[in-house]
Amino acid sequence: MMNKSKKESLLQAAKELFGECGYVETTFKKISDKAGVALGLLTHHYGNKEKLFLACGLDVLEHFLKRLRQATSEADSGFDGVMRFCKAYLDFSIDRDSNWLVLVRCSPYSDMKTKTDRDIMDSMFSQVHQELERVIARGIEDGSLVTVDSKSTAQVIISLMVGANRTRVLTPYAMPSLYKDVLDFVARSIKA
Amino acid sequence: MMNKSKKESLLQAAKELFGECGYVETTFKKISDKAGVALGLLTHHYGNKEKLFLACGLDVLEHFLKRLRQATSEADSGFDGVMRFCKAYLDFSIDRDSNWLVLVRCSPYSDMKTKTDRDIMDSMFSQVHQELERVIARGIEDGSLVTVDSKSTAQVIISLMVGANRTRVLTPYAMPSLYKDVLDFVARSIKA
Amino acid sequence: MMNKSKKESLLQAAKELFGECGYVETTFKKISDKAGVALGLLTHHYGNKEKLFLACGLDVLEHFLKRLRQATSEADSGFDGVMRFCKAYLDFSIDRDSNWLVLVRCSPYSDMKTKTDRDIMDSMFSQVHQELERVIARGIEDGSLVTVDSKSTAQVIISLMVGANRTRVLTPYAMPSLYKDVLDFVARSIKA
Amino acid sequence: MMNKSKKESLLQAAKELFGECGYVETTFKKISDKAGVALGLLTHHYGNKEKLFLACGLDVLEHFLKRLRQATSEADSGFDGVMRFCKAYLDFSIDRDSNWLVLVRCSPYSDMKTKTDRDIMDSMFSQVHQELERVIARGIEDGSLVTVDSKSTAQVIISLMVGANRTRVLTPYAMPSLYKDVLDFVARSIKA
DNA sequence: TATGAATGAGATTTCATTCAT
DNA sequence: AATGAATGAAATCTCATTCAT
Repeated sequence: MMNKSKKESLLQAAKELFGECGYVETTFKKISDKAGVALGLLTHHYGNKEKLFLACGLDVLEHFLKRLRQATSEADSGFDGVMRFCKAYLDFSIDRDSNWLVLVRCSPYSDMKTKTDRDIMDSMFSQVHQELERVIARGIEDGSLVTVDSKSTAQVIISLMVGANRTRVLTPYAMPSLYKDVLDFVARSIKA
Repeated sequence: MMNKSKKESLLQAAKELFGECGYVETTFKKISDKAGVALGLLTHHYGNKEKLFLACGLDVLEHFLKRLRQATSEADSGFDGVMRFCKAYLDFSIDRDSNWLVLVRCSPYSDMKTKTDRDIMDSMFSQVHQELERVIARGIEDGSLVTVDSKSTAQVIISLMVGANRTRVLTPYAMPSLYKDVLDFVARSIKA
Repeated sequence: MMNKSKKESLLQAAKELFGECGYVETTFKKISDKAGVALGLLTHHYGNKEKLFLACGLDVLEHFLKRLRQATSEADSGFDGVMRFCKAYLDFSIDRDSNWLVLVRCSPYSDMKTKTDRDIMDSMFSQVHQELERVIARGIEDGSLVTVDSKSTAQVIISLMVGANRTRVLTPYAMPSLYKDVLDFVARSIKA
Repeated sequence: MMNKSKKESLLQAAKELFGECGYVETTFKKISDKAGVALGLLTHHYGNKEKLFLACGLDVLEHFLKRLRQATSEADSGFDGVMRFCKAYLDFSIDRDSNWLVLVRCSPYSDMKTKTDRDIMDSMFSQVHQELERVIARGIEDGSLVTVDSKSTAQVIISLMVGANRTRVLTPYAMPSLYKDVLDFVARSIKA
């Protein structure tokens, strides 16, 4: 059983801190202290703060995509796939171990100004859309969904996921039933 | 014909810069340069950066609320009111003169860390929710809407507004039909 | 009698330190300590280290040019003008109060890598050449000099000034008679 | 056919980089990258950066001296020797393969601050002077030169070489005929 | 000999805020 | 109300050098 490498410690500490404190409030010192490594190792391994931030976001996104794909793979109809997708999305966002907040702050929907190769994040994130488009297309084919454009409907549903998630994890006034209500809202709108 | 006062110039410049560049990238120097006034006037009039940021956000929010209220007041049914609310929300967000982006970065849905009296913004923003709850309640009463809980449905719909808006103004991949699709999506889900 | 302003103190301290320690070894801290002002005032007034360096060099260059022009203006022949020019050049370089070394490190003949608007320094320095070209041209006309091309001869003589000066102020082995020998060398080469 | 040893690759890369970028801008990483060897080999073989810099300079100086000595050895008079010396000096400085710039930045005439055993460089460089003194002495003896002090005249002529060379390789405004003009200037000044 | 991860002191630069005028 | 010089804490990033492998 190997210990985590210092590079990995750094990434883990960064994910937690970027998520909790945001980009600006997270400093090199905080990260290296938390990871228990030297300050300079950060640039040695990751180049600069922005690149580390991106690495954190992509790491979370990778796990996120895995979870979404697993969820849709278990669906027995297009409609079921959409619902599983939405549930998996929302569940992942409140999983304590997922470091979801980093992705919130780093995703294309964030209001942060990044000079970062935002393109990389954009193109990776588009896979989330593709996954949903796929199940919507299936649902239209198998008759479990109303007839809509799959691409634009995916964009609407993901917009709702984004907004609901932000309501829950960022605002102080989300109702306990929010995620359930959201699923009902989606179901009513697209069920055949 | 009075010229704008220096205090007002400052607020206007700040709204534009906070919106365009974000909180961190917007500096006192940039603001005072753009406004064409002395640096020191900023703290003199607004206390500190956070307070100015809040003032910008509240200023936009005020106009936003006015627009929403006018929209709902013209409705001839609850359902119509909801649709008018949503349309007004989305229209305002792409109005060139509304300085919407400041509010995006300052609202409870922002991923920024603020020490600011976030409470003030939260409580002001809750009026947006109340406005929507009101028309939903009316729609349930007048039979134009499905029977749902007005408070939680308002939260879902506003979540969708938030997400759709972010898709449009922050990401590079929003489809041209997004706002229209969103309205259709809402209508399908709640129309009686 | 006003005291020197903080901006002026900064420039004076910088001239001394850049001259004595070189660009790299001169730090913001050393400069602000020596000038007795706050660290941040440096960028406030001069933008950045490079610009301050340039300001130092140009300040010395300005005094240098004044001295050269005065020297040539007193000449009673072209040949005399050239000799006065050379003497003034060399004298200025060992004047304790001239902060000559900054200019050595900042001039077009320096081996430092500068991103600085080197162009500004180059074009200012070309005035030194022009001044010498003028007296050479006069000497050819009045018959006190051999017939040569004034522009290229100026370049040769200034090359000799540059080299002799570096020998004197940078190397440990300059002979005491160097400057005198240089003047003799020039006289032999160009006297009619 | 042996390949260059890693130690030699390192020296070659260092000569090019120190010459092109200067001492400060040249980093261990750049050197090891360019040489295609491990970072740690640098200190392993050369101790530290300063020592490597000196090694580079001395390597170039060695070739330089060889060239100068060959040039003077072919002279058929003292005057001819001086002219050959000067020509060889200037030619070497624009030989693409000589890595001359390292020596410019490392020589006693450089404006860099070095903690390096500057003494070593100084004493090696004095051999350049000695070589010129020798031919000047010969020229006085054989009557091909004016009667001057050989040591101090050597210093003047080398000053001119230094300055002319810097004009050519460091400034943007050297005239094409500069090196030729310099040789003429010297000839006029010392020919018997 | 060879590698490159690891260290941490130190440099430059930014900028909100203060304050004398 | 208005100005902008002045402050200094804090952040990011660099890089020679060390050292375990």
